[in-house]
Amino acid sequence: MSNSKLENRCPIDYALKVFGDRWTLIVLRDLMLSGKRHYRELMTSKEGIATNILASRLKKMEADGLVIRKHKPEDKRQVFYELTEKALDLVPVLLEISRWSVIYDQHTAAPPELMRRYQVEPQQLIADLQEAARIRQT
Amino acid sequence: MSNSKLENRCPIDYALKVFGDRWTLIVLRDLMLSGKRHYRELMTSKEGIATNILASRLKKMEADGLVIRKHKPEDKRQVFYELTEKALDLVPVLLEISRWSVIYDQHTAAPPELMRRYQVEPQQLIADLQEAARIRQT
DNA sequence: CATTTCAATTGCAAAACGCAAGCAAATAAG
DNA sequence: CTTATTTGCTTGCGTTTTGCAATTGAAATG
Repeated sequence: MSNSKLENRCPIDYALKVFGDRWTLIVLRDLMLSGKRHYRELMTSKEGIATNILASRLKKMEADGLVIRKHKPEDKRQVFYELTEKALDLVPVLLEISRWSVIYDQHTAAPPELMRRYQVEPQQLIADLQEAARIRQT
Repeated sequence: MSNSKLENRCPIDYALKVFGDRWTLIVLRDLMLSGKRHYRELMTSKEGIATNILASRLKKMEADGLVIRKHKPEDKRQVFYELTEKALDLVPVLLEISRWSVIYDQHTAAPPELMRRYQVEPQQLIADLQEAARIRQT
């Protein structure tokens, strides 16, 4: 009884709980579109994420099923973060957000070719970006 | 000189600055999809936003050009918040986020007919939702 | 003119954040 | 074999943001 808080949740509400903070989408962007996979690489985003925040976000993202934490066999110090299909399926969301930002913020710059392809053949672009991310992590 | 911080910003980064927090998208959802327009209506969202947070978010949203604060002529106490085109153009983002949440969270419920239409004729649905929101605020 | 409604503001404790320093395990260098 | 370096974090601590409750002021209502 009384699991009313868990039922009939609004989709926006769930999404906000998963990536509705200042940093999770930045990390996802770097993993999905910039091809980063290691902790040290994620530390170098120009937005300047703090090391403790990055660590806590990666833990939460793993708990939320967005990434899988794995060790490199040939160097056991190194960790890499693999994207799940749940995370890769956020590519359309990232692209829609990008489309909006490019329109309404004059300072925003996205690769023009990317945005042009998104207008012309969005489905193919999404598939290509997801496939590229999948290949990178094998 | 030295406005390098403002130039060539990443689109994800800009979007996060505008609506990358726990509450702004909730407020936008209520204004855009639930037809709310008054402060007291926005207070009743089931997520339970605190009154000081709502006030600060509405101020920031006005500063960011998402809403316009207006007084009701027939009752000067009352305020209503009108959505700008910049805000209405986030309808596709909200729908993409909803599509994702419905797939990956078993507890999430969205109007099934809405999601079905989004699959079948996304452009028409977007236009209809934006038009409905525009009509409401006149 | 007293009460209620509306849209907030204020005060305060708790949580989250940002920065710098520190740390253990593994590898590389001497 | 010993020391240094790299990697992926954790810890401490001061600052900022949040959440909650109480309060306010202007305007409408009884």
